[in-house]
Amino acid sequence: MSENVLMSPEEDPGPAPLRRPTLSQVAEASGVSLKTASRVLAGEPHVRAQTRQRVVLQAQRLGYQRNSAASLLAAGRSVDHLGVITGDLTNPFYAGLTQGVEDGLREHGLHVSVASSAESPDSEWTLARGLASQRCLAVIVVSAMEDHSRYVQLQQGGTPVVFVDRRARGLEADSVILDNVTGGRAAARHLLDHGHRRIAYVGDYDWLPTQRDRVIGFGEAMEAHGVTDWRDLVRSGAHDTPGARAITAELLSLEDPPTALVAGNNLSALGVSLELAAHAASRPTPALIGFDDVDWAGLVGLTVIAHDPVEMGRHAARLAVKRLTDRESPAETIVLPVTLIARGSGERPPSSRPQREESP
Amino acid sequence: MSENVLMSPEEDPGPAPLRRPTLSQVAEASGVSLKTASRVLAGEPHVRAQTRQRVVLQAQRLGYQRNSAASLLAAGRSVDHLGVITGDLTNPFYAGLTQGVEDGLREHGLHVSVASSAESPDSEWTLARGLASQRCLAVIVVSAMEDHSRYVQLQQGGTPVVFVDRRARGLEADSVILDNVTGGRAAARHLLDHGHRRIAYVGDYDWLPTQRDRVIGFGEAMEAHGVTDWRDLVRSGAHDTPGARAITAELLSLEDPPTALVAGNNLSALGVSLELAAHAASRPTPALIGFDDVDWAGLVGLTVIAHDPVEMGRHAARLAVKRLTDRESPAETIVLPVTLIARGSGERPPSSRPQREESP
DNA sequence: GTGAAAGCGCTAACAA
DNA sequence: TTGTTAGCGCTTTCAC
Repeated sequence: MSENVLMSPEEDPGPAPLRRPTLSQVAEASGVSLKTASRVLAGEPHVRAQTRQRVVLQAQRLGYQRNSAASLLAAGRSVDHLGVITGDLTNPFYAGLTQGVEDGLREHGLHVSVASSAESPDSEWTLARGLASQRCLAVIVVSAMEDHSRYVQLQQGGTPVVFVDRRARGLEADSVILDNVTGGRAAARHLLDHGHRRIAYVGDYDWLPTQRDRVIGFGEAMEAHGVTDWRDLVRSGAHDTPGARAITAELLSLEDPPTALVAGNNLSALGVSLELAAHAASRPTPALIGFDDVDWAGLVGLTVIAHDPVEMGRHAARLAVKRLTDRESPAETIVLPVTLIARGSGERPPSSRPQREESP
Repeated sequence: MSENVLMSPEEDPGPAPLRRPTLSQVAEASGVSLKTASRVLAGEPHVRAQTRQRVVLQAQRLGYQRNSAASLLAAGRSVDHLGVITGDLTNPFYAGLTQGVEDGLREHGLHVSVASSAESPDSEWTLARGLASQRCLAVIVVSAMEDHSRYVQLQQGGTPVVFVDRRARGLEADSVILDNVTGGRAAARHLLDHGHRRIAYVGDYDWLPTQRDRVIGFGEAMEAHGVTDWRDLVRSGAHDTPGARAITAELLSLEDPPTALVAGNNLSALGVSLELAAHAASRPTPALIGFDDVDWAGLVGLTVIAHDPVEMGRHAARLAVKRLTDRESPAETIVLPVTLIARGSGERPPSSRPQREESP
């Protein structure tokens, strides 16, 4: 494990191991006792202005930085961070989740340390271990792994793990997930009810449990309505906007293209929308239902399967905090509801004409 | 300062001060030495499986949690977090910024601890002090204060502060900001070039330097084109979508309404767009330029003054890291460029007809 | 594979 | 207002 700071690689550490200056060095340099220096640099009162100034000056000169670990230890407090691992805060879903965790932790005086895995199981594991190894009381993770049995290592080391959005598999651990099956079913039903039969599903990565569950619900509803060849129009791998766009283009170019689409997540909803907009001039616009209530949904009239990422984060925080004091009770799984919000795009009938009347 | 954890308020601490179990207690309970327990719970090798199991069991039974502060201290490492204070991660701009900071810090083995001020100077200060008082090596803040002289306290305590998006005022400190004046000027010019004269500015809070600078640039361009009454159409206070919507409605109801609008930030761009869409049926759609390159801009053809929040975060991280080793050099201010991206909404001429031909 | 001793750098009590 | 003395709970030698 590397010293966490800051010697440029080209610069030789030199003879002196270049330890950071300590409080006692500052104290010595300023000709005061350790305690006085401590008082000054901890912002405590009861120090003569003159003395204070002298200490501040020396601290600056030496480039002093408080060793927070020592400070916390001596003060009898513990580190008060929980780690949150998501794909990338650039995705509003993850950002909302993280905000929710922070909200939920604040009342307990706990803080959140963020880390992005970029959906790589390897980075995720590195981050999780790094967070757990010291630094964090618990880890909350949107996992990119299919199996979570390795996480038992963290649990054994005394670090509780809470899985969000994607439930724990191969491990006894708390989870907060969405009711994805119901969501998929609701989307399909809604479109079926509006007369569609050829409904495509533009899905996320195949290995994602969220993706799988949504497709399961989707399929159930299709079968229930007597549509048996629904699998032909199910696609996966669209985790981002360009990916979804490409898949949509492929679907629209089919001989018998879908009259409706379901987008598997927030980013793919944008990709599908973009592609539909590009095609709007030349053909009837298919109906569309997205997952996640994106902020622009109201603007373009996007019907969505909505849920509340912030709320999800709050739940995760709650579970994590609970687990901090109670390691015994069995793992809990919270399933959050989803709601269909109709805004127009999901109510277009199969024969729908393009939005803009530019067709011949 | 409160013990940071977790006795439900109703539960009496009881006679025993209820200190968390320590490693030596676990060791004793499992009949091994302190060191062996340490090895097990730190995941080190060289422990017989049987012994390991015994320790893990006792740790679980006692509800042991590692004291990370002690662990870090003994290992000679320091806490490796920088604090990032923004308004709220729910705002994609702040989320992007935070992601950028994380990116920039990763290569240094540093981590980010997030905190949301909800744009309240009081919360911000509480958070900043909490972060700095121990826990964090430096603080990166999108400040909701007009004056930052209080932050000198953190600096003196050895915690560098970097200001992002809103530059340090009343304090010598590093800052990363956008070229807001140029941005405002570019927006106005672009609209003027497309024949507009009555251009409204739907701005953020009045006290925000970003807001002020954007309006300054905006005004300069207007004056340069001989429009002197531009102030009549400048509004402020639209920090969120509903606020922007209300202001837009007010502007559109004017006797001589604007033929073009500039939205002061990402959220207000959405608000303005929503209101324009609602009015599209009844009157010509004004031109619109937004600040911030929102993800849905491509979908609705929104012309924007773009910049890169992630990049901004990276710069902030760089400055903070630099300041960790070099407290001496003068404060630095990085001004990041903005770019106008034309997508249609900003190129509508003053006489533009509504998008959807539903008018009588 | 396991253990004993010696601190890590700081703050809390107390004393002066 | 300032200084002295003990640790905080853990990891690190180095011995066994």
